[in-house]
Amino acid sequence: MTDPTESNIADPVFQSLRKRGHRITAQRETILQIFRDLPHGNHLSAEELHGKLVQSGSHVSLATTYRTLKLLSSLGLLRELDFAEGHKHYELKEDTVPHQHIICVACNATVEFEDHFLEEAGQKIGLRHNFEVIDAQFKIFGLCPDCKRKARESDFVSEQGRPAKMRIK
Amino acid sequence: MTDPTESNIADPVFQSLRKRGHRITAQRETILQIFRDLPHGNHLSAEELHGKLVQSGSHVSLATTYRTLKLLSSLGLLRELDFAEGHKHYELKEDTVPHQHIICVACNATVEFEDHFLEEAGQKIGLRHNFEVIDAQFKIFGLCPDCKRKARESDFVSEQGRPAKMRIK
DNA sequence: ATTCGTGCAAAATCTTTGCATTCGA
DNA sequence: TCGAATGCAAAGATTTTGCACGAAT
Repeated sequence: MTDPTESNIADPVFQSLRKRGHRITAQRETILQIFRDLPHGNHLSAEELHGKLVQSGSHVSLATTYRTLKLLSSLGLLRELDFAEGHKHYELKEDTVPHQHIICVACNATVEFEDHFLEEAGQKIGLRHNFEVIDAQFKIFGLCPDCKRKARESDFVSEQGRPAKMRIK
Repeated sequence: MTDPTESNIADPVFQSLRKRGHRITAQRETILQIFRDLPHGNHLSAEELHGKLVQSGSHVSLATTYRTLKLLSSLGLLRELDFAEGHKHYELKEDTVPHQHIICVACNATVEFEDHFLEEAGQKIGLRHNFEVIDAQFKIFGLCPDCKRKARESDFVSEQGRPAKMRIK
């Protein structure tokens, strides 16, 4: 990151940055690297990313973390995911197969599933309304197998009209 | 609201509340009424709802507004929408035709479109993964016709730089 | 040499919560 | 009556921003 190697010149993400007049900084390189090292299908919140940055010895401030996530998202390099948890998650768009998410509203676990049909549907519907489509996201909210079971175990009470001890979230 | 008429007994929303042991309060009645008076297809954020409450002369605190939105959502009476704007929106589920949203990332305008196919797809995909599906949301993010035009006219250079009069969001 | 990007801390948003009081069932 | 619901204000959580300094081009 203090040594901008040749590879950076060809890197598609850095090319996108340069094309719009943005600079290649050590912080941006590090952040990009973390996303690329992420196991396939993972996504990070700003806090999680910042945690990994600190952990890896890189001194990237939280403010820069947020600024970089916003920048890369606005350039279409990151996909901004909102699982209704109060904060956003981000995943690298490059090399990703079109996929969508199922989210457990009780434990926040997420499951991915591939689907190019939905991807295409998003494009078509958007065009039909004269939008320039940036991203289409299909989210299925529900209870994962585990939480579904737990909910049933402690649910017999509420049938009687007693207060729901186990509120979702 | 100080006079629980017969209609309340039959009201499906109040029935849901009672069934779970929750009480029918003036605040909850008022909030429900505001949602019902809303033009079809509209949705409100917590702040917007609270504004309408104050405006209508009802003294419902912001805290109660938030608590009620959360409660009604957890009971499946409201649909919680997240347009990645930093806050959530809510719409009444009753009497609504399955529909999804297109969101302009520049001006936050939203357009609805009906689609039962996506609704069914959500159910099917969820079941396939053993989830108990609560809601399926398809969101298309992009630029609305207006913002698409504006963006082209002033093809600005930098997003974070000074002259970025027109920041996406 | 510019001027963009960063770090820091303060501020702005949005949402939740503790506690005393009020009110519905 | 008795516990749930409310209001208020304080606290939390997340994200943004002003400013001075350091770095990329």
